Amino acid sequence: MARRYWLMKCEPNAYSIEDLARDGETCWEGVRNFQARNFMRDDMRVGDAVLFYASNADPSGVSGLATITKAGYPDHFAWKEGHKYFDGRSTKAAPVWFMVNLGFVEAFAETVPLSTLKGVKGLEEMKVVQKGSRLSVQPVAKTEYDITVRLGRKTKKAVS
DNA sequence: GCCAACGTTGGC
DNA sequence: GCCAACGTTGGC
Repeated sequence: MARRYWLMKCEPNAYSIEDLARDGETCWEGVRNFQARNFMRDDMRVGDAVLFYASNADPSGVSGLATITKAGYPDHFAWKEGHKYFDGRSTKAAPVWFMVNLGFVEAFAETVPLSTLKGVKGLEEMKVVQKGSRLSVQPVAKTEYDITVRLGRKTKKAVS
């Protein structure tokens, strides 16, 4: 299976690309949406490339790159009673929720804002630019990934 | 902080 | 299995 490409959202107050740069690797717990779960559980493979997206940010947009370092496995936070991510429907015998691990790859010097992505040729079909797109884990086409990476590195060059 | 868009739940 | 109500996401 060829390498796949993804976009994963997170609010920077919760976890940012800088946090990932510091940690090197993190587990992506707390996804409680079935579509997003299915992607993590069924389709993500070690080595897949990830656009790290900062939501509810100023500006919101792609802030860097990551890679999958561990494929889908049960989200054990769902089993922790009293935990924010606890969900009694999920058991060790039949886990409902899954997570992956993300490894740090690169932080863009500046976030590529959503408003920029919306105006770029070739990204018209990208899920994140569609109106009302709330899915926190989305597949991304290779061409969309490549275009976004180029935009992110352009900002880096402009700064240096 | 507002609110539109969406996913999920639950009554029937 | 429909659909209204509700809660959440996330841009602005």
